[in-house]
Formats: sequence, structure tokens, C-alpha cells
Amino acid sequence: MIRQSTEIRQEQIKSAVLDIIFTDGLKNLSTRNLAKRIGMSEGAIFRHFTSKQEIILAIIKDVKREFIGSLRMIANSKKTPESRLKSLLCATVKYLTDNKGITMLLFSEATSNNDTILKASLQEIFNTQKKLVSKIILDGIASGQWDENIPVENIAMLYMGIPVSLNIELVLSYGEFHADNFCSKMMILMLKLLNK
Amino acid sequence: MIRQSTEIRQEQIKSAVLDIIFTDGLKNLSTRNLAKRIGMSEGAIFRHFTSKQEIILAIIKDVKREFIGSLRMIANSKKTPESRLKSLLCATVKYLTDNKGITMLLFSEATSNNDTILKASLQEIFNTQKKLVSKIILDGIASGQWDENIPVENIAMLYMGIPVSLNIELVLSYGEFHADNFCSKMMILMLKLLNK
DNA sequence: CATATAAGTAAGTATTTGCTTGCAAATATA
DNA sequence: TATATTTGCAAGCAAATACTTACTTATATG
Repeated sequence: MIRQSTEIRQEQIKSAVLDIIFTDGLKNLSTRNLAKRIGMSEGAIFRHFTSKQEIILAIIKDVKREFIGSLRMIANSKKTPESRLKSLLCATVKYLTDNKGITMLLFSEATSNNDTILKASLQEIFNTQKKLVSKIILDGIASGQWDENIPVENIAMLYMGIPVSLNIELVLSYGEFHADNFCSKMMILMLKLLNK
Repeated sequence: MIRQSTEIRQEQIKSAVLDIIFTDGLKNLSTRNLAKRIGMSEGAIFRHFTSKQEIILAIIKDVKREFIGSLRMIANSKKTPESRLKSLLCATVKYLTDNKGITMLLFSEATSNNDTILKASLQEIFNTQKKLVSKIILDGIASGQWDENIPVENIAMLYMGIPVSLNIELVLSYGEFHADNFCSKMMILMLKLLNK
């Protein structure tokens, strides 16, 4: 195989990991399989990552930077709480449907290994989203638009159920679940909960 | 080891599977590990189940009978829709917190293997719950108590997010998540969605 | 009591796993 | 151009995997 820089190979490897997980399941994510899918030797993989575990951690790092990073931007923008909440929800739905392998990776790997680092990462990703939602809701209450008596924590928890159950639908329906206007529909429900 | 009937051994084995998954993760669910936890030889396991896969399927069968069965009873009872919905929700929360290993098993195993039979079983479990919720909501609308303009399907989807995100909390918090009145709190939110 | 069956074990099996080794060739740097 | 570093590969490693085999012992049944 033609020589490539570590940077390029690392991206290829990470991408192949997600591909394999989505098409064949986590159990078939062996370094042998991974090498075959890319078309390189198994040994070459270990030139670019020191271990299989390190590949997973690199992917999670990407998620934190790309996905959680963009959610933070949305939550902290200058728009109205309602607009921010909708953007947050729709961005989440889009990310999940566009990156189906990632969530399968996160959940399966975290629960498969009972790995402390992985679990902590997943917890951070989960909790950050919840905090961003809580913050937006509190802003909406402070601005007088939303009901001040609503239990913010509980609504944030209920909110988190949206991406999570979407995930399950995606996994179970072999990616065929088509979420037309899914985020708009869910947003209508959220507003009914939040309004006075 | 003292001799026991297949019936007793099968229960022991299934129970040990859930125990291992919850404490050590799915990856450590080997037949070797399983035998060690029960205190029997590895070969003996294969006296009572023909394969490891068959153990998983037996557990899923249990879930369908015990858990889904009881939810059906609740949904079809003579009580008011509100009372039935609350019972359904609380029974689900209780089952999940009491059987933490089961949901980890279902999701991890289904996504790990990309196994058709497992996925179909999980899908059935998921969809049955959604249908029961939809049915109760429709009853509540028919009785005039709940808003006839609510999007039943979407609310059922949002409802499913409750047990699912509870699951994630349980997995990530190493079982320490304490859900005091969790179902009551969520029920309050559901009612705000359903009421006129 | 005799015998068939069910439940147990220790020690295998072949296969798969993550990862290493020894060496070749491409590329960067002096 | 000479040398050092990086990227590649084929082959091999020990450990783990699900499951089998050959044989023993307990229990139920005629």
C-alpha cells in the first residue's frame, strides 16, 4: 500500500471503526477486520495508534470537540431561549442521524468494558447536554417567557430522552428510521411543557 | 459440585449472566467467567444450554413474559387512563432499577453482534411499550379528559425517552443514581403534555 | 436391585483476539 | 548524496474464546 502520513491514516482508521460498528456491530471490530476494511496490514495500524483502546478514545475526543463544542456555541448564543433550544435539539438530531456509528460505539463500548475512562467520557457528554438545556430553560424563565414553576432538572432529563430514544430507533431500524421534522415535532412538545 | 436439576441450573446461569454484565460489563461475559461465578465447570453450562446465545435468548424470553406481560395487564385494566399511565410508568421504572443488568444486556448485545433475532426481540419490546402508551393516551382522549389535538405518536416517543434515559443514568452512575419519586415527577410532566 | 439417564468434571479443540517482531522501502533531513 | 526517520508488511506470539470429548457419579425408573 502507498505510504501516507500518520494524520491521514489516523482519520482513515477512526472512520473505518465507525463504519464497521454500524454495519457489522461492535463484536466484529477487531484490529484484523479494521485493517482489512482499510486495505492495510494489521501491523500498520499500530504504527498510528498504540492500542485499539487509543483509537476509541481518539474518536470520543472528536465527539467532544465537534459535537459538544457546537452545542455549547448554540446554547451560549445571543438568540432567544426558544430559538436556542430548537437549534440545540435539531443540531443533536442531525448529528446523531449523520453519525450513527458513534452512539453505538459510545454506549456499547462503555457498557461492554465497564471501562472507567470511557464511562466518564460518556457521562461528560451526557451531562454537558443536560446542563446546556437547563441553562437555556433558566434563561427562558428569567426572561419571563416560560413558566417559573416548571421543574427544570426534570425537563432536562425528559429532553435527554429525545436523542437517546432516537438513537435506539436508529439502531433497531437498521438506519431506516426516517425522522422527518422529528426535531420540530419534539420541539412543539417541549414548548407545551415550558409555556405558562 | 452437588447435582441440581436443569431447571434450577438454568435459572442460576441466567441470573449469573445479568450479574456479570452489570458488575464487569458484557465483554467479561465469557462462559469461563460464567462458570467461575456459579462455581461449576465450564462444560456443565453446556449441559443446560446448547450455546451461549441460547442463554441470552432465554433471558429475553423472560423479559417478554414477566415485564411486557405485566405492562399489558396494566394498560388493559379497568382503571382511568391517568391511573393506568402512572402505573405503567412506575412499573417500568421499578423494573429497570431492579434489573439493571437486563437493559445493558439487551442494548449491548443487540448492537454488539448486529444479531437479527436479538434486534427483532428488542424492537418488539420497545414497540410494545410505545403501543401500550399510545392506547392509554387514546383512551384518555376518548373519555374527554385529555386534549384531542395532541400528537399521540410523538408523545409516546417522548415517553419512551424516560425509561431509556433512566437506563443510561443507571449505567453511567454505576447504579448509584437514586430515582426518588422519579416516576411521579415524570408523570407530572406527562400530564402537562396531555391535559387540555 | 439393575439399568438408563441426567448432571458433573478435566482436559482438550480450533479459532480469534490484540499486539510484537524483524525487516524492507519510502520519505525527510543533513 | 548520505543518513535518519517514518511507514509499511508478513509472520508469529500468548492469551482468551465458545464449545467438545471422554469419562465419572448421582438419581430416577423398570
